[in-house]
Amino acid sequence: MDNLPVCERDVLHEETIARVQKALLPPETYLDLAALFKLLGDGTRVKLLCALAQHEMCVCDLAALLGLTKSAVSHQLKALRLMRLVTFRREAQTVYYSLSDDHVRQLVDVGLEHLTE
Amino acid sequence: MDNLPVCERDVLHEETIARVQKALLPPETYLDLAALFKLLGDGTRVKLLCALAQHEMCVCDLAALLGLTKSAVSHQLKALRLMRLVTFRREAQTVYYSLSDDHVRQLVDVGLEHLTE
DNA sequence: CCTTTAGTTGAACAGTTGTTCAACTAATAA
DNA sequence: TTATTAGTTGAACAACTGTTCAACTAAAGG
Repeated sequence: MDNLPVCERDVLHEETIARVQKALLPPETYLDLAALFKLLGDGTRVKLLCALAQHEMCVCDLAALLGLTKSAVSHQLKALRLMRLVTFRREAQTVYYSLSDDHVRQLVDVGLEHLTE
Repeated sequence: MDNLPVCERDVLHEETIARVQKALLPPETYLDLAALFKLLGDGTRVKLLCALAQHEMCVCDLAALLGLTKSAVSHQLKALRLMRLVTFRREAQTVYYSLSDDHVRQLVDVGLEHLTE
């Protein structure tokens, strides 16, 4: 980043840039936001979340429902767990997953609204 | 997909699976949803969208604000345009971008809520 | 006409990501 | 103990993605 990666000559609207700059949140916040949305940005994970929005399910159920291996499902559930989108409870050998809170449902609702408008 | 990618022996909760199966939307809907969230799942694009949520801006402004080349910004704006998240208007040589509607703001709000709960 | 500036576009390359496979742990039952 | 089933995990590999670079178009001014 030695040569300027910005506009070569002049910034067009310095006042706007300064105003927006001040309104922006800390950079890491956007990375956190992006990491959250990235989890929803995959067909398998969206299906998993929407399935769990209907009912708690075990890994085996989810694998059967989506036509995936248990391994693939478990990998994705782990990612969703780390972002606190899903929780689980163990009952004997079976692990039941469910949505952590209502945020996923809200995000999906707004997303669907955008798609169908 | 010749050998079953599902649970080898038995499905644990057939009734739950059947019930959730019925409640699920068509598969392409989840792919569309994932494609939408995928656009929000990148630090650069989230910043672009949050900047545009404050004020309409031209490509040069956005590049200066985020420390990126105009090319990189333009590529990302095109992706956002294709998903109808942003629109633009041309004024002489300058192209001003802005949010298409309020859905991005809603999604970001819910996302932030999840992160800070 | 030619020059300049804003923006777009396609190819290429590095970095990331999702699935598979094999090996593993946890819990139950014989 | 051994066997069985549910689930997890790390490595590997193919597929995908974001940026850069160079070449391009669009509009304005001389």
